[in-house]
Amino acid sequence: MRVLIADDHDLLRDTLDLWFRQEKIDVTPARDLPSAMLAVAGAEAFDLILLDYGMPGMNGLDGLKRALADGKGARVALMSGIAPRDVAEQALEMGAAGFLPKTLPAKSLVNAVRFMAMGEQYAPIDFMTATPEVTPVNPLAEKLSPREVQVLKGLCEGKANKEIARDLGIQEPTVKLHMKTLYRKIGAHNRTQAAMIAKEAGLF
Amino acid sequence: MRVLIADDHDLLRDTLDLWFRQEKIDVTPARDLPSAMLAVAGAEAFDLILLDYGMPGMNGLDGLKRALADGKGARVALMSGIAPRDVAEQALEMGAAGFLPKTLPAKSLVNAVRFMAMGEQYAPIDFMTATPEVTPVNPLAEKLSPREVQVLKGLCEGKANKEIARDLGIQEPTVKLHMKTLYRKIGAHNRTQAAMIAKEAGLF
DNA sequence: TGGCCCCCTATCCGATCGGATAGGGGGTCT
DNA sequence: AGACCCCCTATCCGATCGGATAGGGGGCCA
Repeated sequence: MRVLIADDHDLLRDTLDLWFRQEKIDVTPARDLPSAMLAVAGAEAFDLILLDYGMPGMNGLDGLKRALADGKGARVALMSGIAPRDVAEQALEMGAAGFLPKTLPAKSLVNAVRFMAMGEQYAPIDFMTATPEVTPVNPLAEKLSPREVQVLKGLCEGKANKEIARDLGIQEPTVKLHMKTLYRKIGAHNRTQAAMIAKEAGLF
Repeated sequence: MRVLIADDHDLLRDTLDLWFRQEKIDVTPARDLPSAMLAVAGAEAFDLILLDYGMPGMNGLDGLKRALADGKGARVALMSGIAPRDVAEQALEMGAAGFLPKTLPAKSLVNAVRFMAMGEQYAPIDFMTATPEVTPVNPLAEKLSPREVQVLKGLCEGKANKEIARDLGIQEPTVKLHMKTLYRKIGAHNRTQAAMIAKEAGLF
């Protein structure tokens, strides 16, 4: 089995290399997305490509998309130590073979790699079922600045601009500004539409 | 690898038996929980025990609990064609090795079994991330007159009073009147709250 | 027949909203 | 050092909303 590991953390890359070698898995390392794609282009197809979510060249899920497109049919999985749950979900929806938090024990990681190479989709249960209460980020919220999310939340509670301003400790004109910009970002024409869009997206 | 399959559907049991045999997995069948536990007690430890959620003797998750307690340390997974997501989550929290919907392709099922036997926890991503669509029935619409419901519907689509009036072929002041009365009826202070309440109630 | 409910229309007013415009301050990149 | 983004504040204006008030018309029922 041939696996490509792309991660800008040398230590992690070397550790995985070691583990996989013990498991008789052939490893090709890379330290960023461009060199990873070069390695893919310049060798016969890999069984699995492991991409670090945060390494140079990834630019969020764009890198995943490119790897899926140019991966010569190889299965592509995402690794991350910090990415929230919805990133994992999006990745899986986009066709990723799996999502590996870096909190995973090395042994489980090897198992997961074998599992994914068999054509299955992998994601750790506890990570995926973790309540998004702590990280309520979703595809919609990603386009908004933190402040705009707060304002949108107040809006969804039916508050007036003035109330929202008071609750956030800022002035009303500022709230109105955030409103205007977040309308544009989510494609709403008025506050009610904005609230419905947020609700529809499962936000709040 | 030794696996025990407990399911009261003969056809399914036989099918799994066949598949596992091809994969060089040793299968012991059972048609209900008591006989499954007998098989466990009367043989050396299994690598994995597959329990049907709906078979005789299970009594919901009690059967899982018993199997986990008396399974001689074997890993125990749940199978079901009908169980909702929360059952799967509970099972995993109780220490089940995994949850297998019967919609799973046989090949994936075999992979999952191997995966679980390696000590990992398995559940299909799409099944676990599917939102359990709860439909809280609404005593809300009953309190409103037909016209008010129509107006509320327009409101939920983010329309302005003027638009709603045009769509319904009435004048704007009338729409505003309906708005005011329906606010009172459903306990909203402004249109956004009204829209959220309607949405929350599952209307539209 | 009067009472009640729903539907419709209208005018007026203060509050709020939506948007434009014009600033200043801080942070992070290159 | 600029470029850029996010955050904050401010003023002005027209549009809209929320609500009060005052009507008219129809149907249903005791």
